Amino acid sequence: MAPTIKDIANEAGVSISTVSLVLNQKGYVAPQTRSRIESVIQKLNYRPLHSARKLATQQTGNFGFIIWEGHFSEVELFYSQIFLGMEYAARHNDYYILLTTVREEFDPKTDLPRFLRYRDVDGVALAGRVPGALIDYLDNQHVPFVLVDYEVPGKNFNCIKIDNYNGAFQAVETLIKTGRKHIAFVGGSFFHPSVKERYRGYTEALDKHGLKHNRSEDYSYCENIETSRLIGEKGAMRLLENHPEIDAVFCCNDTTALGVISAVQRLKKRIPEDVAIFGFDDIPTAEFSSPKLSTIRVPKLEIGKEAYKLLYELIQNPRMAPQTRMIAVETILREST
Amino acid sequence: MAPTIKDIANEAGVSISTVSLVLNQKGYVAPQTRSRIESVIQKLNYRPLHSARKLATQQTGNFGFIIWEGHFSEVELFYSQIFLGMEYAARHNDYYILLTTVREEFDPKTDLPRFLRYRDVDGVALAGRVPGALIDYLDNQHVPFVLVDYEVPGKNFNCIKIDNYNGAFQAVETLIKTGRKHIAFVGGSFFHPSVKERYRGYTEALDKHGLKHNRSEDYSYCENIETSRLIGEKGAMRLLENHPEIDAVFCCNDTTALGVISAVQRLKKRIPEDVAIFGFDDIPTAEFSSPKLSTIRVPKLEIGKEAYKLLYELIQNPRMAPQTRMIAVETILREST
DNA sequence: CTGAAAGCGCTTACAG
DNA sequence: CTGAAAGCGCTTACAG
Repeated sequence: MAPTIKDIANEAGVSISTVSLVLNQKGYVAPQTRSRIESVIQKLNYRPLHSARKLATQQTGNFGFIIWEGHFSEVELFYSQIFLGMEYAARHNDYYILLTTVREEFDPKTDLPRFLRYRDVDGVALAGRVPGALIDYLDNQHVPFVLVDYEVPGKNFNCIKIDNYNGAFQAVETLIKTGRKHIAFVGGSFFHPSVKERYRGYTEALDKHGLKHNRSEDYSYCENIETSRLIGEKGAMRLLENHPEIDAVFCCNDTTALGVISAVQRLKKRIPEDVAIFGFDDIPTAEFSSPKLSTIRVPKLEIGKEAYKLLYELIQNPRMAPQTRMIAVETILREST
Repeated sequence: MAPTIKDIANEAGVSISTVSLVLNQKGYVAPQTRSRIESVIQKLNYRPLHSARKLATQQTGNFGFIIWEGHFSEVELFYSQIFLGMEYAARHNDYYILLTTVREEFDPKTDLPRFLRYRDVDGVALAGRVPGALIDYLDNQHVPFVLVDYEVPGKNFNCIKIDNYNGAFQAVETLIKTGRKHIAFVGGSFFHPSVKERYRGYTEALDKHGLKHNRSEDYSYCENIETSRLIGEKGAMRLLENHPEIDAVFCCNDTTALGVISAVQRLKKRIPEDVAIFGFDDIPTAEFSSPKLSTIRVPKLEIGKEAYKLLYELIQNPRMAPQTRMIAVETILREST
């Protein structure tokens, strides 16, 4: 059997209270007592039992990580890297991150993740677009939560945001500076605020550089569904066939951009000579496509870490005002521009 | 504050023992008492507190899921789907699956996942190739564990295996039946037993159909590193340039096959007219490549579920003899053959 | 600076 | 069929 705090106390000739104090670095313990206890802990390789500690402190030591099923199973990995970032951060304070998925048609009565049903988390990170009913539930039940790469218009929730606007702006400006005059946009679901912001960055960069004519609706292709390669292909086909003068495409993300690449290749246009292509996210595949994709790097691990930190601060200080943290992005130039 | 078992007992006019009995469906409780208690539970929306229950039962209610960092961050998703399968299964008995990664250079002294350090799991699933030192540790410490898509030669551990041999055999036989006479093999790391088995299926199918001449070393390309598109590209280039008669390539997995596709296309050969290509795994991308990839489907979710079930049985019955469960695969014909 | 005691919210023999 | 009591392994005021 694994040793308990009692074994340590006996072996060190002190009470369990004192052992607990050194374990938690609280109160004052005489230096020699402390070091004696510490060496016994070492010797017996003692670790406090999580569930006992949790029961006593009335904390769970867990954070939930909830993601829409479709996002988790996506072909390209993005949110799983964000999870990994949280997991890395959690290692340092021995928190556990419980990852689970929810379906699109979410009903709190029947679909509540079990760690919420059993109030088995101290807080929750919501990755990407999640059901509104879930957010409402957390809000009503006063479960601390942070939205990651998502937001609810008009609501002031804790969130970690990607600097979509500036990223898009930079990307388009880069295209303009290399002489592109006819820059199109291909995108997916406007349900997702990120896509909206990226579109805004696109249009404002055009405005700034006097390329207003690019802003005609003819230069944009969007479908109100989850982004995919297919949208990229269809969009590029449509745009380039109707407007052969287009010499660059800014895509709402890399997945879409990969679709655009295949379409452009099928149309026998050269990349980047005839058409430059810019993505967003820097998913791993972006580096392996041919040509390799220029894109805006979103630091996924860092986002996860930041989500963890915010959540942790939140439970230390429950009355903290909701805040938004913006994560900076970085331009990555490869072969497609 | 959330209600406790005491609140339920008071409200129902019984002792907490009785409430506990109905909660756990144990012993005999008079039907009317039971239903009274149940309705109070309903009414107060009571949920037993995990950590209290865990402390009392001396179980953790957690399983660990350990995967090599590189596998988790792989471009193509495979193991994360296996995780999802476990998570699905775990929902039904309120187990939690704690996902974490380990580095290649693993040292139990310093790199032990925290849930092992704190003995905070009842068992562990190891996905794919994991450090030998980790397996040894679990074995020595008598932590119940199951290997998923991995095995240790000469050791009789619990494992969930994919039927690699038969899958490969079927794939190659399919190629032969459609008239292919010169079938090459492209593969990666032989460290992984799965690759070995797939290779064996390949050679034995050739033997059975009297295509022994295919078995010359000239028809195989392998590198002892993690599989990747790059290996596929290099392999296909090498093989097809030296042996223009090759009319089919069986790849050790889809990732490799995607590389083979680009190489074949670069060589201006038609798929499947000139060269048929067969993959293995059925990763999501296989369906989106062009041409779409024929492959052997590995049921990832089912593997995860089976891993969960085996682990669960293991902790119910700790003296169970180690066993191997083989998961059947399925041939998926698409455009590349 | 340290210990005795109560308490966290459950489960589980054991009586009756 | 039900309840009183002990116990799981910790933490945390409170005395001293």
